[in-house]
Amino acid sequence: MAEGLQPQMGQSLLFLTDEQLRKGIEAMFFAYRGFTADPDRILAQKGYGRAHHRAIHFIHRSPGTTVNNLLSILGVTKQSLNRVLRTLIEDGLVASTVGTRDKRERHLHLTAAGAALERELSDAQRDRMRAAYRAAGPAAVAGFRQVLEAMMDEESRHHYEAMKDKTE
Amino acid sequence: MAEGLQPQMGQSLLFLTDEQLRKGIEAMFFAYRGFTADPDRILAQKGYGRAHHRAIHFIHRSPGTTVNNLLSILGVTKQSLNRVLRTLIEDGLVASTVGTRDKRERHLHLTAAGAALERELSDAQRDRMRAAYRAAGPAAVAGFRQVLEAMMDEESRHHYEAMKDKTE
DNA sequence: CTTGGAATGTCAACAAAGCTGACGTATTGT
DNA sequence: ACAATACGTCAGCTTTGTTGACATTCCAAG
Repeated sequence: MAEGLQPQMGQSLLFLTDEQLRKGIEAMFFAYRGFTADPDRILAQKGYGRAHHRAIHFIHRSPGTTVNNLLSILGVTKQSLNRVLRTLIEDGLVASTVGTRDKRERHLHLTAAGAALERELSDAQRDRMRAAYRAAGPAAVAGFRQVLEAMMDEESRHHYEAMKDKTE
Repeated sequence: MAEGLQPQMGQSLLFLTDEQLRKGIEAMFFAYRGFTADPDRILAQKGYGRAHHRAIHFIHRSPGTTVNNLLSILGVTKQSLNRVLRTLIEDGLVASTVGTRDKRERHLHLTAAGAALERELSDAQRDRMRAAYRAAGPAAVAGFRQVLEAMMDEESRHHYEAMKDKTE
């Protein structure tokens, strides 16, 4: 149906048809489910949810980060994050220490147990990612990252880039 | 740190390092937020949520689909879907008609109002997708789709492929 | 120095949307 | 006749988001 309707556009723009875009939208929907499926299973066993995973991931990524910083990365309200954080602290997976320079702040770290869970979750997620990357090949992976980066909000991209820099 | 640690692997496998995989994971997280941001804003104004969007999208995609089919595509329980579906039917966005061949089934269609909302939502989502596609280029888009497809669960891929076939 | 406002984090209560389990009804097919 | 299927619904629970109120801490203006 799309073919022939827009004869004025060159072959190079065919990837921008509504039909192609719709497929991309559905691919995002289905792929995101796969993306979260493995960690979700592990988390459910231990009585945690996706929100706990996100907190653990970014605390691992930025040890000593403050609640406020985590808030802006995760894009939720502090009350929502606090509930998750409280259970992680009670369960001994996360350590919260009063800031030295500014005593209002709390610095967050993973404990040994927290690091172990982080490892378990990210191993599972990476396994699937690795399989997908391997199946698609390096060129496809480069394109994958390019499109995802272009899809982010300005603020998300800012956080994403900032974390990229940490290890490059 | 990753450099030099695995000197036995060829240049071609560097994209499979844990660091590269972690970046891919974070890219998925941030990009998915952007992916849902625009429809979410529209939905919130009208008192709907993401669940309503998903139902509307797939009813639009497969007009006349049954509740059971929608259930297996969305991967939720019928109670959860029913809550959403009921409000959409009450609000006159979705029409539910008794099946002709099998009277137990209900065939779901968008009404004119439902189609209008679908258009509004998918226009917003497609705009962002189009901008990302245009910025990344056709080769990147092909890679993007390849990686996403490889990331899906078997069942999701099945649904995805089935819908792809409808217009190809 | 004090005091008032801004920033950080915590507690309480509520809403959206997922889940399980049980049950009723209509319809189909064996 | 009867078991299975498709759908709808009630009740109740969980996760994770929200807003509002409040305590603590810091800083800067008076």
